[in-house]
Amino acid sequence: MKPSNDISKIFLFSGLNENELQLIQDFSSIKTYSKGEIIFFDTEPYLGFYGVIEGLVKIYKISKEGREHIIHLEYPGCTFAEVPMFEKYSDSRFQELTYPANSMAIEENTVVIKVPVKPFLELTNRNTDIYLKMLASFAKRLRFLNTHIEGITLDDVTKRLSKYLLTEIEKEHPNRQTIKEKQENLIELDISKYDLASHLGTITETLSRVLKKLQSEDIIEVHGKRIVIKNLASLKNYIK
Amino acid sequence: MKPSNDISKIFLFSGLNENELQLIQDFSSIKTYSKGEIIFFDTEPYLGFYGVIEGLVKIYKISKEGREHIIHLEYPGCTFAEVPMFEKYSDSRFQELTYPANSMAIEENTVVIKVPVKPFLELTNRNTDIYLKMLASFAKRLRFLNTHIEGITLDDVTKRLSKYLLTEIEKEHPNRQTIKEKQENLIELDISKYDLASHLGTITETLSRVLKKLQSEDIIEVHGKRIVIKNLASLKNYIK
DNA sequence: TCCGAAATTTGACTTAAGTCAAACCACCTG
DNA sequence: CAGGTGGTTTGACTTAAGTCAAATTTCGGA
Repeated sequence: MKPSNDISKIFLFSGLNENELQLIQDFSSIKTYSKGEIIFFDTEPYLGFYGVIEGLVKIYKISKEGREHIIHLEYPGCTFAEVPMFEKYSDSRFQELTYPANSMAIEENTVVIKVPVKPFLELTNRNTDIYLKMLASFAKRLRFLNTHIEGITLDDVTKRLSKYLLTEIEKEHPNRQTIKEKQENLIELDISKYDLASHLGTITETLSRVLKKLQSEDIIEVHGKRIVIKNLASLKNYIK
Repeated sequence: MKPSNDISKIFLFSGLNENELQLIQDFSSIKTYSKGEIIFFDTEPYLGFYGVIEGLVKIYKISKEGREHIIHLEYPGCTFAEVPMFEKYSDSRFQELTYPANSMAIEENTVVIKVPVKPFLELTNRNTDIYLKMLASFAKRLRFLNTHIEGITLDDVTKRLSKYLLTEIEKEHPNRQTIKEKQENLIELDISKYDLASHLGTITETLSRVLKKLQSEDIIEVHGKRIVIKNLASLKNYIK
């Protein structure tokens, strides 16, 4: 299996020409990570931002007691760890910048490009397309985090899981008219149940229990990572 | 008390000239809100972003049961509700945009400018200073939300409060060398205890109890909104 | 195919913090 | 100054979900 190095897939770079893409590739580094391999820790000095070419990356925090919370997941086409690039612009006190969170590959053969800041900013200086694309990415993530915070502070775990499952169904059906309430919808989780629980702000035991509850109510049917939504209307009732 | 309408205080506008500032003021509206007055709800269609000229604004979510969570607070100089401005750039499915959260003035005479998107984007089209300032603001808020999520998912309430108090001390002493561990530091809360609890992801009863606990350990002394930090080292121990 | 390790489920128990209600305090207005 | 209202504190009780441990299942490699 030959790792991909096609960086044109990355949204941020989608408006750049072949020459610019080649330049970025020249001063950047593309690396393949195994499942479970750390990309960076939040204690490390900031060197550059990343883009996902293949695979899946979790952005997470760890507590002193070893508890974990996954803040967001990044898919192919997405960039992450861009925040520090712009922090010196607003912070009058210069201090060494660090990554905002930890980052780990959660799929085998996760291919990631690491883009050092300085040459990138020089190459894209005054490039409003890049700025707007970054603003769009930041806006999207801010909206997501807003919703995420709402969930973990104001929803119980059943509601959080139900919202997650409904979002997954929508991903499979971008056009809402193809979702039928009366028919079964199949979801194949693309992350482990451990990671799902971590992302939902809970632990595997609780996730297991809530899945079982929904199954006992004949709303869903769980087969490992495959979840059949048998009663969409009832699931929707849990998010009201 | 004559309300201020000096929009040059707003960081985003700080690089604009007098003519541009006047143009913005002409197509925008400046309004004074009373304490407790709603600026917008998250169900409303998006019309424009806001800047705080005077006062204090909370950005919050409400649950069906009436519970509230304050996601962030906005002070004079800050802008908020900019996110939807950039969402159409990344979202291929057009749908009506809404505000990402609710917004309320939490000080009397809160003066706010509401900037409609379209004329603003036309005026600042290709203005890389504006883009970079917005990127800086977004970056700052993303860093803040990362930390905020870490707190509410991985810290107990005592740790959250301790971190908050320490942050407040740092605000009073931007230069860290002026903070003395052996001397008393005084904090004057600029928000109600209800809002502080809501922001810390808890309720007033719990906040009260944790404040009392820290007081019983002689770490702090509480006089309404004035909190004397008597033992900074012990307070720091709670955040390790 | 089988075995071992890791992931997940299940059960029992505990706990941080939320709910509810009442008492108390602070502030503002007449 | 007094009274009323809203904010806050306190006490008793409850609960959602976390901790811990063991049982079961799944998955990957030999």
